[in-house]
Amino acid sequence: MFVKAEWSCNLSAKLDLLAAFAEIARGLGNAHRLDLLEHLAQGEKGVETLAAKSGLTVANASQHLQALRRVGLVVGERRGKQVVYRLSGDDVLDLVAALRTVGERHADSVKAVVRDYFNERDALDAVAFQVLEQRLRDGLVTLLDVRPPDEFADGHVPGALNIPLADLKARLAEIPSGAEVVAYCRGPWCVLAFEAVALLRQTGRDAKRLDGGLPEWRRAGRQVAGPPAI
Amino acid sequence: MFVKAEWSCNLSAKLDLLAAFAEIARGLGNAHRLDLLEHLAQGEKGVETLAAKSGLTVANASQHLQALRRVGLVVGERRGKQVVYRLSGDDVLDLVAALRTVGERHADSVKAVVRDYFNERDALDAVAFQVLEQRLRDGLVTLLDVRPPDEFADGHVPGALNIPLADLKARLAEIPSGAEVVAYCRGPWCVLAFEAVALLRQTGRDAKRLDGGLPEWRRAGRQVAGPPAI
DNA sequence: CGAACATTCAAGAGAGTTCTTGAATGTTCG
DNA sequence: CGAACATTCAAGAACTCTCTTGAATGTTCG
Repeated sequence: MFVKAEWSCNLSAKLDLLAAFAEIARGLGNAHRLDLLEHLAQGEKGVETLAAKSGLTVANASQHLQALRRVGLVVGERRGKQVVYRLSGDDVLDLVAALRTVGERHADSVKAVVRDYFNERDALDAVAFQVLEQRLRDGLVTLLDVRPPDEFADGHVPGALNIPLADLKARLAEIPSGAEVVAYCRGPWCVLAFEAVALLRQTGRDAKRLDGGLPEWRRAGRQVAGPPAI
Repeated sequence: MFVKAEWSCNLSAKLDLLAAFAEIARGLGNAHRLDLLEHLAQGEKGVETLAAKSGLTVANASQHLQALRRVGLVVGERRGKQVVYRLSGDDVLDLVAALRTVGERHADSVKAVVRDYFNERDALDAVAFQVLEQRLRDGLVTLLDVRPPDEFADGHVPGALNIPLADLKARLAEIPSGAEVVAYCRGPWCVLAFEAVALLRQTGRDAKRLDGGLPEWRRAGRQVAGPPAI
């Protein structure tokens, strides 16, 4: 079969444009950078904080942040001695969410990781925002924020109880017994909530993950308690 | 400032998961692959067709398609002698759309390309689907599909007139005079419609781009004429 | 000003990506 | 079966990405 070439027209304009979009995609094309974006989705942060939270050296985190800034996914602002980074807009959250949707639906590698590391039932058995709100109103549920206290302080779902995952074992007594527990953390794939649910179930509690973390809650236009608004 | 490391928990699970998503992002991270996705958004196609349409060698196109298939963005199916590829789902269109949104809003490089190659006014001055539908009903507008005939045959907006960009100069007489002309092609950034509008304006017509191509029209749940539905 | 601090720059080793070329595989048709 | 066809594989050159290390830059505070 012979097919005539059809790219007679302004090919370089098109390729330049697509190359610009491709550059943005490559900005997302690294696990550490996706991790940094998840942390930045909780709120703006300095380089050293981000490096510590994502387990990178400061120099390396700085380079990744500059890569993200170069393609416009984050913006950095000098504030005194520090440079504070934040997401450049809500559309970045939408982009990462779209990436996750495709990944969940299609990529075998994602399915394999979920199967290997998480209980597959836990992954599917997440509570939607609307359901949570209904049960919170009815007092049927304890909402647990398992992120570190600094992120909790920067903003959290109203009514949530903050017990970081690291302390959860020691502070089980603080969780009212009887009611169902719903845990959330940084996002739909943040491991903190997965592990919290696993631990709570081991101790005989009725625990579920919230389907989405604080950034998704905020993005859905819900009220956020605690911080000065962005 | 000293920040305690916080990644005590199941770090590798998280990084594996993020790496899987990053791999998908890298799948989008190449201009030729984005081009291939745009062509596939028009409808399923064989390797040789795609290679011709995007100006790649067959071997190279095959490799890019396999890269896309590896990360689950497209699926390929052997059909007799040919292997026919198609997008793996509508969420892929949503992902590319999200990428475009971020690019348009944030990336300087995108703005630079638009400024250099296109008339900035043309880029902004696009007609929304709803506006088009209203004017089509009122008979105030001629809708022009400037894609090659094979893609038109695979599906087009009902009522559109097909004049490929390459033939447009020679076939100007076929376009009813008086009415405004709205041109569309493969997507919001497909150059065909940009160039058609530029050409039509040079000849004194009142021409505008449609804000989105056939894939976006289809994705918005509108009726598509011509083909067997996907 | 000089010390302390937060971040960035620069260079280099190692790994991954992309394109080209030519050969190999799998499918159909005479 | 063998020829023709469509696609994929394999290998290599050029290029880009990532992480590490140590030095350089810019900012504040005493």
